[in-house]
Amino acid sequence: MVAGPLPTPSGPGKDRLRLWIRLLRASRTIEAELRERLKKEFNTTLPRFDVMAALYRAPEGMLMSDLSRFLLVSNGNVTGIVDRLVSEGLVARARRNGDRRTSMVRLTEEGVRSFAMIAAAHEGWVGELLGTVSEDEARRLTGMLTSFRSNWEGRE
Amino acid sequence: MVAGPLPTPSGPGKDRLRLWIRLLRASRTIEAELRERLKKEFNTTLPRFDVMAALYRAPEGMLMSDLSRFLLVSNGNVTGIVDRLVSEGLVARARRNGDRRTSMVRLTEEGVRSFAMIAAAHEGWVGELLGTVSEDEARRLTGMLTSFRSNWEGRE
DNA sequence: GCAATTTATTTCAAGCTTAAAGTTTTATAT
DNA sequence: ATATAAAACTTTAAGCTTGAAATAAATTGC
Repeated sequence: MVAGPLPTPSGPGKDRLRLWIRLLRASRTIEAELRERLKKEFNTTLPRFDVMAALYRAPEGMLMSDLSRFLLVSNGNVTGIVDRLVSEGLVARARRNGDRRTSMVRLTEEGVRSFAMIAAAHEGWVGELLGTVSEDEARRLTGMLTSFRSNWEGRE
Repeated sequence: MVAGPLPTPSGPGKDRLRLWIRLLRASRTIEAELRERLKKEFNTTLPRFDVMAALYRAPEGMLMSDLSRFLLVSNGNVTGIVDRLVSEGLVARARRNGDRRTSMVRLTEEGVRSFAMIAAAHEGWVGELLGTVSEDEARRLTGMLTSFRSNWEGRE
């Protein structure tokens, strides 16, 4: 996956493989840095941040299955992360009258406050880490990634 | 991190944040698909594949520290993955005379055979998954990611 | 109404991941 | 020589991750 620098592959179809390797290395590098800063500065983790970010933009709450679909992770995974956030008082599960299998998960007031602070720092870090990419280039790259993604999402 | 579709952020500096989110979602989507296929088709995992890919291009072997630096993961992590690969007979540790703290890690013959097969399938999958990106576009995107990375790597 | 199926979620086992602490070996500085 | 420090790994504890199995509630088909 994270194959790298040395013997650059060549031949038909290698361009996409090289793109994938670069994509993966770039995101892993940035991800590692963000993870480290989240830990050091806020004593939290990337998965917790991801869940809180999703909930922050859904004040009415989300179902567990919404969360796992949105975050591209398994549902069992979300259960554990939400459990921990609940035990820390940042997230609450609210049983629903209509369907007793499900519960709405949302940020607590403390969760909202906490996330707002972390998100501000996070945005600054991303700006810093991607600082060598011009705003214009960022928009173009984003466009390329978006069109790629839209062709991809919901296939299978 | 994997924030998404709904309320698109706007304002200064948001372009880089949006780029990061797209980058992350793209790599996670592809990664998830590759992981699943590695499991189903070859009963292996992405981390094992990564380690074997690194070793495949270093026939003389690599130190554990080389591996962890190259793969962007912690050294304790590599220990576990290599342990499992060794127990499966795909990788061998060779103690060195010079420095008895270290050992050269390399693929066994079976490891080489096994990896060659998996790698061929893997390259095809990546070509398929990135199929909507033209070869030309792939090269341009790669270039942008590379220049970004070179500015980043070896900082700190 | 009631069995069978589907849906939403949790639990579980195995493996991945990190940071921190521990071990062993080598290098450095008296 | 000998303490001290540095380097290369491994171990450990806690948390993340998946896929599969289990549970429970709602829906569907008779």
